[in-house]
Amino acid sequence: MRALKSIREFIEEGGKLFHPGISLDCVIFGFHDNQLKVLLLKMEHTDDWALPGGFVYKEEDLEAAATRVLQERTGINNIFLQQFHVFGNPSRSDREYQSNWLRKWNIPAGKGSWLLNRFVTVGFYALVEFSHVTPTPDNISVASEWHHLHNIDNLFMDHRKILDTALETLRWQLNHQPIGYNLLPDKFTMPELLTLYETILGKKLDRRNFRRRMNSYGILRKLKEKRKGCAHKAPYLYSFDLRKYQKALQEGLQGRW
Amino acid sequence: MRALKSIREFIEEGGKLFHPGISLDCVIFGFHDNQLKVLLLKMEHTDDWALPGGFVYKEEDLEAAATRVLQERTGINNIFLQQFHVFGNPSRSDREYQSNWLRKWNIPAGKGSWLLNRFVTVGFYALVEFSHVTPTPDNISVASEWHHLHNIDNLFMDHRKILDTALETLRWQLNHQPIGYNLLPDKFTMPELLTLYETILGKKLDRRNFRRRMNSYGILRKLKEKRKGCAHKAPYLYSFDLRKYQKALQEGLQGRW
DNA sequence: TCAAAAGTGTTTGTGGTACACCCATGG
DNA sequence: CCATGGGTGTACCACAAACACTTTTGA
Repeated sequence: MRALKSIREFIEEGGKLFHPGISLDCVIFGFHDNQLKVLLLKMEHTDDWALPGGFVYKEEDLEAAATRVLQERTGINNIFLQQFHVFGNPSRSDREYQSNWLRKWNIPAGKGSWLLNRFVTVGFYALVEFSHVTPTPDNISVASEWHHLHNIDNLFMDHRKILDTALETLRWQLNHQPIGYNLLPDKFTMPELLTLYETILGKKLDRRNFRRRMNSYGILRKLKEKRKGCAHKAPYLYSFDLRKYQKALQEGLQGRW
Repeated sequence: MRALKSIREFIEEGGKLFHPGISLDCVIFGFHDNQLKVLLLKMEHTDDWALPGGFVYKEEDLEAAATRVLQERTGINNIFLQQFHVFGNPSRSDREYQSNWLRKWNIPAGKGSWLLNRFVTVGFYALVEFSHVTPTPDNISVASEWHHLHNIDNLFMDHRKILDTALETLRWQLNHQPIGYNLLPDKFTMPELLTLYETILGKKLDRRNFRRRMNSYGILRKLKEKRKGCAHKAPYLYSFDLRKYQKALQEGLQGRW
């Protein structure tokens, strides 16, 4: 498996190197400033933004391809990553855009024609710790930035739908698996965890009942330190008990919010 | 979109007609004789059985392709059908088998070569009413039969894994969405519904608590008739309240077993 | 010293679990 | 008339929801 250096090489050689007809798109969630963020790539010559995506090499595992894309766009290796849906509508591809794009690069008709085909795309969603990410655009985009979840416009093709489906899946997961390890720093406070949940769910929760529920899962370790510097009473710091966290991930939590 | 009549045509023209690199496989669940069944196709010249599968036409929607395959293999139109996972391991394809198979049909190297490629397959699972199904083999298999879920051997390639994953998903769904409308006849008894649940979950449930729980969902209509002919006390018949059933399908049930 | 946020505790009601009991039917 | 399975009801306990109170901090 070789790296593709230039755009031109990507376009001209892609047809030989990639598994045909399939792409993948990643919805990368991060949490910062008490807000849920999504990593998006700015496309050239338009106001459109796109989800980080990519193709699968001919002998590459699908999940490995997603991991690779995530690594390239964020710099992070061990990422929580999960496929959630396949988008296989034939009209999802924007072939006019694609052919314009090829024209712009003066690619001979034959070479880049693989890009003109319809693609079935597999949607993945990832949870990452905001501060560990180095947003990096790919070779066909001009910028990579975090966007506030509720402030996203002009998404490319059907990426709006992919994003919405990912969010739905994330909310679903909240009821059945522990969430937080991948989104929060190593040490965090109970109110911060609460805010994370409230942000994902889009509604207020009772902080006291939330605390009890969280504790009952047995995946938290209360530390002796407190968060300093903030106004008002200093909250205790917590960390996840990774052994129990992993176990809960596999077995599921059961419960509802 | 045209029908492919013969195997030869399928092999020789498939490369032009189908979306490349993608296939789909269906796990079709039925319920009969108080047992959970899966529809399998017998392959030629081996003891192997395979999940009903197929390919996606170039301009065909993915879900539509799955619906089409289901229709062809069962004769049923309105089927509960849901994608549950993409299997994208490059080593999942059995290329030796495939090339032997091509040799057997004396297909010139070029024509059938699309079949020698790796395929990423999308797994769908379906719930069907057993008695409505007419098992029909496809043009590359010799028989189509229902198999008892716990009595399945010799599955082709990674179809064992696909089946297991489907069952896992079905059990998962049981906790969050109503099940039964697609698996049971229009009129059924509470003990029958109970047995269905027990079969899927693989464990015994308390019939009295089960009844209460089911009633609390509000998706059942108790009829005035009773099932006759069986020994012992005659049980009441029920049917699903479709409006409320559909609503519960969308909104989810919440709860655990 | 006061507002705002964090930590701890209490009450109440719903619903899950584990049962006991009666009813109907065929042998 | 009795074994077997179907239908109805109840006691108990856990847990979730709603809410009150105390503690700590910075301005």
